Amino acid sequence: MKSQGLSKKERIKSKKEFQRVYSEGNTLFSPRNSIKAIYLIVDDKSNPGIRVAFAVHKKAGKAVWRNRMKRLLRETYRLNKNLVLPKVVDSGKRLFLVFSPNSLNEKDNKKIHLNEVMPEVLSILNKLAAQF
RNA sequence: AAGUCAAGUUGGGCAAUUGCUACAAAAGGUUAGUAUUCUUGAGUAGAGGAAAGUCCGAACUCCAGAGAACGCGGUGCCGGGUAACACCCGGGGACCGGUGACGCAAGUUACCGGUUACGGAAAGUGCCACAGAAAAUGAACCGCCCCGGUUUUCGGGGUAAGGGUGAAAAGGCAGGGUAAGAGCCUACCGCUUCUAUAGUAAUGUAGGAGGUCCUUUUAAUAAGGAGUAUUCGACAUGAGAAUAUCAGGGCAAACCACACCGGGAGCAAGGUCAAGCAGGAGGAUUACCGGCAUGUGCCGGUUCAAAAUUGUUCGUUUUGUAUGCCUCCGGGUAGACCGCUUAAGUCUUUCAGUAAUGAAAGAUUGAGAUAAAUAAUUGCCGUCCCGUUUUCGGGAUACAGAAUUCGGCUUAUAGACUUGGCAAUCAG
RNA sequence: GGCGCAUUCGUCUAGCGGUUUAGGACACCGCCCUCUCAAGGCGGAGAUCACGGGUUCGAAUCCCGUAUGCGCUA
Repeated sequence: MKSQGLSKKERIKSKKEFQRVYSEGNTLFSPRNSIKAIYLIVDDKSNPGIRVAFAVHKKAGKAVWRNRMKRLLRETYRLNKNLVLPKVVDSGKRLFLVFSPNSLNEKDNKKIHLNEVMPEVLSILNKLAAQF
């Protein structure tokens, strides 16, 4: 597996998995409340790993802005997933993870850049890594 | 060269690294195997003019349906284009603007440009607040005129020229006429209609006809009759009947009548395969003997199978479950696949047409995702702004993201380019 | 993705094209009542009828477009 890739198999795809994460998972917020992450840890020794998704609610902005937000979140996770992934695999568990913008929206932040999103996501990943 | 208006085109470029989606050469694992399946993956391709709003029109799919009508909805100057349209093109009318000419002026006319939901108000129904005498069965408040009483004033009648109200007041204006007035009469304009002509048509242009005549009444616009026109009737003619013979204000984005169009729902349409759960059918559940009982099971013995004990065998002990097991069936959930991108396609040339558009020939294949790819970072260049003014630094670079597919409309949009009109300024 | 509906004082709503720059209830403000509060009574303020065009003499109402909100649909 490539160290910086992010293929379809590492994504949450089905509606059932999403519903399980939203109903049973816990929520983490970034330092400036701009990003939130909902996560769920399950024992799965046969197939450990991380499954991730990026969701932006419709009131945050128009389609162009929502697409850009998801791409930035995905890019940040892709570059930094090795902070968490080896620990999760070693402990024999499976981690479901959904990233969403919390206070960010198109009205206040029309032109958003990667260096505004990166530190927020990094702090969330560090908090998660401390749990293994 | 700058300004403004209109029409059209375009919608930043190049490179590096790391990634994503689709197709996929090839390599490796699995295997009897170039089935299958898993891993890696060179290379190629990867948002728009509006992809948007979902406002119209279609293709396609399912449902309903002999056909037609009613109902409901839509469209509405004329002609053409189109698969179709509420779209497009051309023409006409109306309204608005600009320029020129004529004119003292109001205005008229020619050219250019723009806007236009622009059929019917004489089939019928309805509405027109307030004000005003009266808002439609054709009207008398003030005023004007006549008559009677009476001379402060009142009553009866005539009159739509003037005043006043209103968004809108009963064709306009001039002359004649009159007691005063009035299409009451006449000219011009308007309106209706006929003919000719241009045109496929809407419509334009030219010409004609239409505001009757007689009687009663002081006088008539009132009443009656005649003539004329149309329709019915009759048909060899004619008699006869009805309607009309210059208003009948506006509203149909009020109901409506007329002409034409439309069956309904929508790719989350619909189809194929199909775990699990539930349902139906069938089968197996060792064999034999004895007893009870006979729906079907239970008990005991021998045998059989599995497990435990033991190094192994014998032996011994336990178990042999029926709400469970196996096979098949139809419908079908999760899920997967098809629909899904070669089509009213795109580009070029020629021809036909004022144009929209059509025809022919040649070339070409340019996204196909599904919690949903088309990205991130950096460098250089282009455009714009600010500071500094060789240079350089900083910032900005619109509107906006495919979701079955097309044709339109509407809305959003920084900048750049092309063509034409207008105005008449600056420089040479 | 597709289909449908709505928008009127701070909130919930009524409203024949005209006497309506819009009525009512709750909430708000002032006064009365009460020892005080509540309840009750009287009075007041508060709406560019979501926005932009059009039809009409006249539009919250009819028509068209835009914006926002909501519902249905596997």
